[in-house]
Amino acid sequence: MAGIDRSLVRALPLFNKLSDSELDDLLAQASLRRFAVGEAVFEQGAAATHFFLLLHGRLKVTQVTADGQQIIVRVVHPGDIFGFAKALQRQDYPGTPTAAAESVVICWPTEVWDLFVEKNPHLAVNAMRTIGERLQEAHTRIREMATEEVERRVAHAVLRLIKQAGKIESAGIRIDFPISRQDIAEMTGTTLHTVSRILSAWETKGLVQGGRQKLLVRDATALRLLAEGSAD
Amino acid sequence: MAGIDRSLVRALPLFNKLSDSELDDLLAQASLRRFAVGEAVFEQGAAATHFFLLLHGRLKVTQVTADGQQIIVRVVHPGDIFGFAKALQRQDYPGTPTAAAESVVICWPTEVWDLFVEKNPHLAVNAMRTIGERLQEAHTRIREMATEEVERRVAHAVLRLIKQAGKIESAGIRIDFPISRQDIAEMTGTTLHTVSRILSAWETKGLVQGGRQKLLVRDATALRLLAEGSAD
DNA sequence: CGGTTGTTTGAATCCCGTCAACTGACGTGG
DNA sequence: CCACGTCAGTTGACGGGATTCAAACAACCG
Repeated sequence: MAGIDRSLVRALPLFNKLSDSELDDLLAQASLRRFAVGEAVFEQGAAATHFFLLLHGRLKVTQVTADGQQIIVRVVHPGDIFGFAKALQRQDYPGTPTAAAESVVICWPTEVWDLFVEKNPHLAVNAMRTIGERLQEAHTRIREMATEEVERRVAHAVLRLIKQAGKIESAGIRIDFPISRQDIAEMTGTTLHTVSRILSAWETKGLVQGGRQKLLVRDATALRLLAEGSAD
Repeated sequence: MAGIDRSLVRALPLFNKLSDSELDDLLAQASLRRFAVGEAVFEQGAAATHFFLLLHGRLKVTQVTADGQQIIVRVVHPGDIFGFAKALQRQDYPGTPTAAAESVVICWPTEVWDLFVEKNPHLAVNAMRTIGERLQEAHTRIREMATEEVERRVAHAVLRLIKQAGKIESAGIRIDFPISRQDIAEMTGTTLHTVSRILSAWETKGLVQGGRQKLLVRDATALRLLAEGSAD
């Protein structure tokens, strides 16, 4: 392991209170791994031996039910830490993160988490906030699934995606990684057929522009109106 | 404030690593409050000034949507801490905890959370685990709402309730606080009408026994089968 | 004993999932 | 470079589970 260059992570808010030498200490414990599209970083239910930071790419975290149905729990974006089950006193990973695009990940053994935290309490606070945000996100999704009809849920999901992974283009905002109708269906608790119908309808209304594993939002404001459920 | 007696909380796992004097120090900062049925401990969106521990009773945590629909995010049971938004770096409370039964709550100002944690790192670890569990619970619910039909979701909700608030009686396991069909509907993302129909059907099959704000599970095993979605 | 709150049940409606068939894009190998 | 298999997406028809609308009933409370 030739050591990970500090510059790769220096800009991350997670580390902005660390000195260069402290950061180097942490990186000395870490290793870098690369994942091709479709590869999993780890498997749901496996023993939690490492925790991770996504440097580059995009991961879809899925859970499968006993009867084989799959849902996407969340999407991991560059700069996010994930798989820190041990910090939550869990022995195994709750989901499976799969590379939606070519991805690069930093891995630390779970044993160094304590050191990780001790070196800089700021990291612990940060981790706490991260989990808090995720919990709130989860509650938001529960509320949406409970009270909103499919079209609004899809609208919310798409808005969330362009917020977290939106790349501005001349024609609108593009979701900056390959995403299928099936993926959106698994994020919103519906079927790819229904998602396809909805996106087609939006396309004829000029709200979005689709494509194979592609989605471009042309009118985010109108989408937002739809999501907030104002009159149709 | 006459001081809170140590014996009230001594048995809680949360505090089992604290010495009597440390515990007394913490309790000296706290105050005790009592809530009648229907009263709210705090309101969704209000500034987070305190965090809490439920000593006795039962709280339903609700969130309301912009258009006035309500869902029950979770139920707080005796011994649970809640409202520690500040620990997650949040300025306001995400939901409203309402007393479903006469309840007694210990309150600490948020400022003492740091002291709280510093006194015993074990508390921080414990809090982390608690949040981790809640996050996992939330994901489980999302998965259920996404993939399961209503009857199974209701079955899961009822099973969760008897696990967390079940009192064994000769005829079966009773949910030990007043809970309405409406409540169950808000926990499962459906309507009270549908819940009523489902519970009626279960009653004729001998699985449960209903009543006004009451529910007794007579055959938990059969319910579990239903929830796991084995043949119908 | 009215009024309020919670529950039950029926009938009509409709959203959405399922089933099914087809189209188009991509890439790989001959 | 074209043929073919695979994968992603589209679209229609149909059925059913769940919501909605509506009305009556039962339990609790002051």
